[in-house]
Amino acid sequence: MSQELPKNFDPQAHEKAVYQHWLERKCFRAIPDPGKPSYVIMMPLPNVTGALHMGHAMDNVMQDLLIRWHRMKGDDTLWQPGTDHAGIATQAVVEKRLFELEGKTRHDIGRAALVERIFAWKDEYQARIIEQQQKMGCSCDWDRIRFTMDPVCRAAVREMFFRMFSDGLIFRGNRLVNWDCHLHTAVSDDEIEHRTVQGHFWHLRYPVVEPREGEPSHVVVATTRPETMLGDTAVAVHPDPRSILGDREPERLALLETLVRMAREGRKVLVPLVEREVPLILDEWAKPDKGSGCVKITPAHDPNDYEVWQRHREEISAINILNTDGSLNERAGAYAGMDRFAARKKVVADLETQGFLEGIEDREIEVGHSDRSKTPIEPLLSKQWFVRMGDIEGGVLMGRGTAKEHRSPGLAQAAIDAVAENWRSPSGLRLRFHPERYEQTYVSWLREKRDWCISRQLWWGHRIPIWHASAPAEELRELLQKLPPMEEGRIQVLVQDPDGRTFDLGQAEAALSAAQDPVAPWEIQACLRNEEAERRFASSLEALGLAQDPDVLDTWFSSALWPQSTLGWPDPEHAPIEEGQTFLGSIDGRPSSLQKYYPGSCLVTGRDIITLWVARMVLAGLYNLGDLPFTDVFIHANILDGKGVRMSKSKGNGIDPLDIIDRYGADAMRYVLCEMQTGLQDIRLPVQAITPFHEEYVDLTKAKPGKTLGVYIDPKTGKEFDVIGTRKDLPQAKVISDRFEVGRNFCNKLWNALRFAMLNLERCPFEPLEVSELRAEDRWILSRLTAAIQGVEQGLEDYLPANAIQAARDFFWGELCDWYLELLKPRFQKGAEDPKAQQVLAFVLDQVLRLLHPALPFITEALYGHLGTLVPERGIDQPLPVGSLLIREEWPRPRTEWRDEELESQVAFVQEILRGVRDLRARYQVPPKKRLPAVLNLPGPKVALLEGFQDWILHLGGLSELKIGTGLERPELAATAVAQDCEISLGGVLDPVKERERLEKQKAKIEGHIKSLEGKLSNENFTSRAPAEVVERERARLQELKAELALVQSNLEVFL
RNA sequence: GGGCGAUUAGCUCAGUUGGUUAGAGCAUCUGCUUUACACGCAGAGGGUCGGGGGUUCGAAUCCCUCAUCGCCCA
Repeated sequence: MSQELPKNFDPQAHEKAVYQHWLERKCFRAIPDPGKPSYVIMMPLPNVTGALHMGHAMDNVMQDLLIRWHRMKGDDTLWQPGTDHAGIATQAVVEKRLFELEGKTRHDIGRAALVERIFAWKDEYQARIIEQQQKMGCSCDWDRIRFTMDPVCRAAVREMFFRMFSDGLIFRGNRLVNWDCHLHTAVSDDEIEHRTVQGHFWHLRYPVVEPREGEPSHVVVATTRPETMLGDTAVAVHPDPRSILGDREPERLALLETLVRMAREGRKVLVPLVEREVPLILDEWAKPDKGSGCVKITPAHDPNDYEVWQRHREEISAINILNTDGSLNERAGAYAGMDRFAARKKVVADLETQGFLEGIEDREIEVGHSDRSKTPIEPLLSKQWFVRMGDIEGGVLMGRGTAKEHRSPGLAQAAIDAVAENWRSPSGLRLRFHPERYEQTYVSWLREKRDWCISRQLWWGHRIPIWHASAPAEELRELLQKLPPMEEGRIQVLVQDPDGRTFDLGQAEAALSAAQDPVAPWEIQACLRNEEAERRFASSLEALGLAQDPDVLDTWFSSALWPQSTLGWPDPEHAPIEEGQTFLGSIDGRPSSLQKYYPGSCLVTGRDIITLWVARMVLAGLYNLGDLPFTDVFIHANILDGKGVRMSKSKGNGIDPLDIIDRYGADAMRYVLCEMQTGLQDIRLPVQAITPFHEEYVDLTKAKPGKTLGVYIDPKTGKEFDVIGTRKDLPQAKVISDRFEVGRNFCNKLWNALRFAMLNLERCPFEPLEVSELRAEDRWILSRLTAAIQGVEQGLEDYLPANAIQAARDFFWGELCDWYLELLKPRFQKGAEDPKAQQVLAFVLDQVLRLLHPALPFITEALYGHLGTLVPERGIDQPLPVGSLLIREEWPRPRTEWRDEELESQVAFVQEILRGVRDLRARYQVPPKKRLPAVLNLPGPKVALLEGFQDWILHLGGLSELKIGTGLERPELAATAVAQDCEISLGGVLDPVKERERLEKQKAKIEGHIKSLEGKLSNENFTSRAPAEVVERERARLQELKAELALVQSNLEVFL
């Protein structure tokens, strides 16, 4: 015995060393190889707000699975790791902590100091995230790790901004945005969660100014946010109420038609409290059948009203009554300075005392809340930067300056086209989602083509590279004269008129001269292309009174660039890298990283990120490089907690994968994550906590939550404990889940299969074997291995890891361990030298380790080392190329010529017979060691078949002797069972009562089956309409069952 | 309000284009220190596929409808 493995697999004993070994040998490194096809996965960059949870573990494991598989298939693989600065989220946690610990706000410490603190936070969490990923076994190329704010990414952000600005795709506009009053920033539509809350519907009375005879004295409007009435600039009524109401409600119709007439006459109503006269206008937003039929219009604070304003720019204006902190501004008159919610109460009270309140109705309302601050969002009119998503005249030039240059109607349309059946990128690629249904989510969102608000009023992020100033036309004209001489391609200057139209420098002069209004502000905007341009021009711009925009870009603007910025775009040759990092340019005839790894292959992520990120990466890639960033989008399931709530950093219900790894091992966790990945959308993961207080587990779905996120109350002691590691002041609890036991058990089984081999594979040199000359069980296991390889491959190709792991498990456990290893035992007995058996076993195990490696990298790598030491040369007909590290080995190839379906069905028959024997033994409680005589009676032609499997049946059935034939006499006191047309008689165990019971049961079962089949076959509709082969199959089946029944019947007669 | 998904054994999930009496793992029960593995072996029991309706010779599978749960969008 050369090497004996410990009895149980201990993950802790191997994981660290194995990973270290891979790192030292640079196994994860991507060096562009022009001779190999590339396979590229861009990691969905985790944000540095906090540590990873099981949802991220799923994401990372799926990527590692694919990347290891492709690496073994011989592809030139790149898995690009990195982290995201996550503007709002990260700034918010750091600000929150600053306030909690020091009682300070960001304004107290200033921009530079805040950014410094956020960097410190980022460093801490980035390190933690990398540690987590490495412990999971992630094989990404760490030498290329990037952060969205590092110099390479920064350069890409500026370049895309400059290009889009120059192409008129980025503009500054006065738009209604979703304002987070707590964080003082605009947030995108995607960063809002809608909650249903109990609210009210207030009905307000607005007096008609100088009502005439037959006219109402007032109109009634309703609102859920009464304080917004201070910003009302109109009351709208539907232009044609009859078209909606018809002949219903004649009174209402009469009133509305009166109002329509009044609106046409330019009549006004009075907004109470602020005493403002506003026009009655006609707009279809007012629904004649809802409420009073009239609506108040507050363009600056409601998206629908904003649209109304856009349609009535000549008649009405917009009044902003909010400050950025959510208090009311001077336009709110007496309510200025009050918080919006306080103002709401006061407005309602004042309206009531002054008789303007018609009534209050309770109702459920949907309120948008900021994802980040959890406070209600206020629609607010403000100046923001946007990316134009819709189609533009003349289209957009995609991939400017590349060989893939082409035109697309607009950015959103380009991304929509990418999934169209017939669309191909210039290099022949098309985008596909897996599962396919997610394509819908992607397309339906893009189809709205809503402009993308990219400015954020934050300090953490990429500063907007625009210097601007505003001045009346004449003044601006003078300023333009003083601009420094512009160098083409380094600076782009645009002029925007008071209505938002933009002009380049060539057109500006004429436009300015034609300006009508001498005081209305025009704006000059200068975009500096890169940091060098900034050094050269910023100070002279500033001397002229231009100032850099204080805002930063939406995080998704930089993450949209991830598949290109990380490869050095726009200039891989000069991309700055850090010490020890991989050079991104071309070298020694090798292509640059950008040339080699763009377009990439697969993006692996959750469905919530499809609109936020996938769509934007696609359009950014098409715009800058004229091609897709990836061809496949693999959407995996989200992990929910035990209550069905998605795990997230901000909800504090995330489980640290390291807890699971500590307890069950990384491979066990990975096994179960793969098994869970069935194409489903959500996975519930009930977990229990090991409390620090006692031995019992606490079910977190039932435990009461504590005061802060991730804290629970121990039901036994009433004390708080923390499960996510953010409360250093509380005792920590580790989290476990019995769902991972399956994975641990599997690893242990694998370990022991190799352990068994270790005990039996000494001195086993390679000899070329002729498969046809091998014993039946050897040919059978090779045939099944072939099927298993195909099954695993298919599962991976279909993005169904659960199918892949199932195929591997069924083969390894259900066939190799349960049958083949058992059959080998007699062949490995002392004195029974069987080198062929050894060679087949070593080969099959080798293949199993390879097949399982992408899913279970640590244990397979460790075992591969052991196997290699013991049997350095492995193969059947020819030696396999064998190296020292499994991670770099060749992926198994199915040898279809080894597949023998006839043999497989024979074995299936033998297995059925053996199950019959074992069933009898179990029912009669025959001790395993007691050997019994058996007789198998079956039709002549099959006798020879079974004779070839005599050894199997003898050994696996625990038999002392075996007779196979037709019409053989049964042994004394024989119990019988029937498998197909084979009668099994087991000697020396008979118990007539039990025996009869058992046979009766089997008889009933067969009869039931026969009855249903006969019914079916006597139905003419079936025999005439069903396909002939189906009918034929049913007929044959009926014959078999009848024969089986006859056998059972004849056995039963003995007891009657 | 619109879209997507789920509802199958006590639990977690499979179930290919409708075609044998619906499968797996875990859990349960019975028996086992069988020449790796009790994180194991052998065997057994257990579901009529959320409700209702329809199409079909035939429905877990297709259609309609209702219910419950989750997510996304408005």
